[in-house]
Amino acid sequence: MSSKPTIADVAREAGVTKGTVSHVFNGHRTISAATAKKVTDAAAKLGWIPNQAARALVEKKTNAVGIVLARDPEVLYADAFFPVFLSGLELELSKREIALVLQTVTDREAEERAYRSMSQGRVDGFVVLDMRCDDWRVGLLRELHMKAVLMESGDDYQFEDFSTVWVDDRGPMQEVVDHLHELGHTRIAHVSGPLEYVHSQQRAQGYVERVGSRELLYEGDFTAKQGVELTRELLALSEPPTAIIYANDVMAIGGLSYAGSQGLAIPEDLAIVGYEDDPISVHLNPPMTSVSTNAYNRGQLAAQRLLADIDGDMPKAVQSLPETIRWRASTEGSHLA
Amino acid sequence: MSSKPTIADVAREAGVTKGTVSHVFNGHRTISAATAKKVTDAAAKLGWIPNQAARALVEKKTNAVGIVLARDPEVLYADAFFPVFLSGLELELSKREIALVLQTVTDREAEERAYRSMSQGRVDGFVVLDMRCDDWRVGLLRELHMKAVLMESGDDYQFEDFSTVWVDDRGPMQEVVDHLHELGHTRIAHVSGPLEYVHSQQRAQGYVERVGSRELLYEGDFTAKQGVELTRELLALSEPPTAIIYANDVMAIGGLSYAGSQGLAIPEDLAIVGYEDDPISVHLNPPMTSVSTNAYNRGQLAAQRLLADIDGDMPKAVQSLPETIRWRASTEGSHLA
DNA sequence: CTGTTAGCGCATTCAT
DNA sequence: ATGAATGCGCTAACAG
Repeated sequence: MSSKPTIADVAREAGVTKGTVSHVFNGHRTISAATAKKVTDAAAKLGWIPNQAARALVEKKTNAVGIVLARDPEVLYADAFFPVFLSGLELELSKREIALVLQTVTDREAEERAYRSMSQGRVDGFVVLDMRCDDWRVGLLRELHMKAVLMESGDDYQFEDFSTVWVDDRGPMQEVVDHLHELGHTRIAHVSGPLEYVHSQQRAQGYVERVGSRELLYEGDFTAKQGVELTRELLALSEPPTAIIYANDVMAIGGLSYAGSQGLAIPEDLAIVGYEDDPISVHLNPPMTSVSTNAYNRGQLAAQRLLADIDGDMPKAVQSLPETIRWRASTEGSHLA
Repeated sequence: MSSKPTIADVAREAGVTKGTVSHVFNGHRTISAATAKKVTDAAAKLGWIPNQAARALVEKKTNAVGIVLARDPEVLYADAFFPVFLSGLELELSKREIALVLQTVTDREAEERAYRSMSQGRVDGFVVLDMRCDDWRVGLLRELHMKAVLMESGDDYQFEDFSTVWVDDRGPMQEVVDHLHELGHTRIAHVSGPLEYVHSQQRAQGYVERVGSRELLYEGDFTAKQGVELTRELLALSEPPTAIIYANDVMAIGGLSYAGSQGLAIPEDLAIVGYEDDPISVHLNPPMTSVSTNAYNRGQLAAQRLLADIDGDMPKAVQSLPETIRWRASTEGSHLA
């Protein structure tokens, strides 16, 4: 009993039954002050805390929420989005002492297994990132009868049975292109994220709608390496672009770095726009224009929505703070302006 | 049964007993190929996965490891260390499909409660960050009979009963000071992290040992805001420093930014050194000297050690890759050199 | 090789 | 206001 006291030990110590101890700890019925004190004293003396597994088994409630991560962790955590999103999420979870369960998977099979096993006694709901069109996970979550909040781009993807936290990626991208046009740019390229993701898709779509062509749309993978590589390819074209919009800051910084190494001046020879607005972008050389996506706010909203759903609320679509374009020196004063 | 099939449903479907199903799924005894197939088919048909809570209750094993986070999430995730550390950790955990349970707490009481409750049926062991001298958590982990790996600075803090992953913070700090001395600096300041942490303590100690005084040792809190504020105070001294070493890149970037806003040239008027070597530091203006702490490697080692301990290995102290100083333009060409 | 049974630690019916 | 008994879903010890 020195190691792992159970409710029975506490009951014995307090001279009551297990049922009484249980009720003292979750107030599901009225207890006399005297016995309540005996019980809490006994529990404190033994250092007893209800076993989470036993409680989850009988209550069907874990007080934890989960995220299944299907991207390479090195790529995921290098991007400004995920860490900042997590910190917003954790802030809200900490208010109610809810745990966050993270599981990284390496293939589709493991991903499904992770959702299934976490849904069985490990978490009460999921935050789902990197949505795809007709995402198979939606059907799976339905089958598992799990609560979930889906992080969406645009208001096209809404569901009756799941909450979403969505943001408009298309409009801001159009604004970026418009402003670059105003600056005189006519060859504007876009290095996107993987187009299987809705958010990458939406950004690319906004770009294509304004540019009128997919010629300079290059699909990247959010890594700095691809940022460099695709920038190299773009600059090697017979008619290279005079401006490049990247789908995240990591690729943009790769591109900026490569362009500099080739002797190009930013923004005179090449204008550069990032996405995410990593707090550090303002300190780059030159300070980099980037689209702020309010990842922190989205994390908070996701947690609030998911916890509300778990508490029995009806699912609901919530719009996060709109994205904001931070114009900085990497685009201003372009050669054509 | 459409919603949450149990082992009994699978047993019925396969025409065997629950015990057999159980054994098919964790290979604790030999099963004929025929019944094994019947069972796996039935499980697949019903979409059944063993309930984690029930399993944790009887096996006393959760296949999860935990981290209790006592710092403000916004500060923690803004720093390059934690996200990169997590990605190294997750890489190793994903190989064995182990989940990571994160719980953020706001005060000491909640912190202890988190360790206690997670230790009871939620995780098999802990990764412990931000160690302090005579850290009370060591005693608590002992009382809870939990496996844990402690992230330490220096080899002074080793334990018989807990594994540690340690790195030398003092030596590299001394090297930094020595090099700045060689460049001609005589007024060298250090903006540290909270000195309650051993890692901050060790860095500060290495600094003080070489500088010979605590006069220019200013205690920060790892936030950009403090980086700015303490830099302001330092530069306002009658004899301001000509070089500042910061305990993380976030504060260093704040300082670099503030110095620039005051019209100081880096490194001519002020040399700047960061700590962590955020991948982005090389792209700053000017590129910033920083000490790489190999957070990714430490995450991997922590996971490997903890999983080994959980599997029954004896606790062991492991040294991570040594820190490396990346000298860049924010220190070279100083005015006194 | 497979069936049967007894808990794991807790919350929650019934009782009283 | 409290005690006693049942079962959550699973594993493992005991049978055969």
